[in-house]
Amino acid sequence: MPPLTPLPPGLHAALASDEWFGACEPALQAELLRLARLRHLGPGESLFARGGEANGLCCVVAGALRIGALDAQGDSTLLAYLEPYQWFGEISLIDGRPRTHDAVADGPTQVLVVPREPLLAWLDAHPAMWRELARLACRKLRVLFVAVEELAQLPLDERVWRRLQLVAQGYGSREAPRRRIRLSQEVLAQMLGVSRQSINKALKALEAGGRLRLHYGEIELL
Amino acid sequence: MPPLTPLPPGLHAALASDEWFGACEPALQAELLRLARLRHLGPGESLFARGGEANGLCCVVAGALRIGALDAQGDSTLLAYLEPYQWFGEISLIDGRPRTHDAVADGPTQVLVVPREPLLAWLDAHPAMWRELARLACRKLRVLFVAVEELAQLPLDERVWRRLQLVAQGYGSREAPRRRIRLSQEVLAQMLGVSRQSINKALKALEAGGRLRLHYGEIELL
DNA sequence: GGTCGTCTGTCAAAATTTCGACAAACCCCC
DNA sequence: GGGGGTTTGTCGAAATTTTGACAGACGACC
Repeated sequence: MPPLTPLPPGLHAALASDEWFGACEPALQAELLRLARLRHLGPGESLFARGGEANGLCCVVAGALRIGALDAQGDSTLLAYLEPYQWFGEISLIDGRPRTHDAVADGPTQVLVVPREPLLAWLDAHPAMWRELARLACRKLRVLFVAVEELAQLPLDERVWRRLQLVAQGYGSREAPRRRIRLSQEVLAQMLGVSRQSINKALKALEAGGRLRLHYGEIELL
Repeated sequence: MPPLTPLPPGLHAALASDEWFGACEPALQAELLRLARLRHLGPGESLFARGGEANGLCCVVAGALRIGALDAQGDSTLLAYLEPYQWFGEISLIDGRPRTHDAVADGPTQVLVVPREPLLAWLDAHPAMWRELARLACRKLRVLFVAVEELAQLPLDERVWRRLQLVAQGYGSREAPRRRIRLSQEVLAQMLGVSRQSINKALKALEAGGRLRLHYGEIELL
């Protein structure tokens, strides 16, 4: 069963830049690529929604995804901003329960989707590979623990700084942090759950401290 | 190699009340019990510390543990309050990296410790069991995602309410929530990263709303 | 039964954050 | 080059939270 869309050449090398995928057993790497289908999303298009059924393991290969959710009041929270080549969706793969978040494309975006059923079947035949999935979940746990702690304790300036670094490093996915981040202050405010004005003040303070430089719709880390 | 201290009779049944352990493959359940050593901790004694080396998978069987950390200012954050029969420590088991938090006994406490090396060796021989460890990590991911979202968005009253319910349910470990929770308002404040006075006000509001009743050093959920 | 340490309830001032508003700057697209 | 929509910078009033303080309540221990 060939991919619906042929996978871009050189994809494997690019995917290996992710800390998780790069350290995976070659057999799993190969199988993920063999089963993967490339899905194209238009701006604002949804990949999956909170509460929806698990469709498989995913990886951003172009563009970006906003991971968030709408709360009871209809306000949207933003949990993460995923760029290439980050893998996600392992939670529903592992436990079979519904999606925890909404995933929406931010601009034209391409996502690799490894369908759940064939992947689970392959994992049944290669159970040692579950360890790699545990590793993926584990990495996220570490990031989340740090995030929870900082969210509760640090002053806002510092929370903003850490969160920017987190996005720059792709939440632990990238080795070398990105220098420039395309995020509006509005979106950053959603991620941290404070008002845009507070974010603006914090960013100004960080800029005055020489830790970053502000541009239009973009932040440059120094 | 017999346990240093004989394991209490009936322990297996009690452990099965935990959602994770109860749903584990019997082979893994048996092996965990076979490898486990019972460790006794006095009040305030540390089981492990942030940054320390992984010593194994653990489970509270009596008393309680405070899971937290000291930040740069020396203020302590409290992440969780673990009671029987909750399993933890799987992160360092899975990735071999240092402990993310401090674990300190709150009163006389007994903890089951399954040493890392023999457990890893057994897992090598039974790789399908990695799926169970992935399940454990996965459950924590779900709890944390919800916690992060609520921490950022909900008003304080609601955050307090949800956190109490989380503790009452053992963070998803217990099926039937506990009715009374022994937690001072001071500790609750540390968990949520706000002042004790704010917690007091929030609890009063919840009590006025008929959702709980306050006692000395204890909170009763209704 | 008394003492001590902890926990709770409450207060007012200080600091911080939100909210609503508005103008200027910027980019994209026609 | 000129809209039009988005993003940023900033303001003041309102609301909330923190801080520091103190008294009373409670439980443990002698």
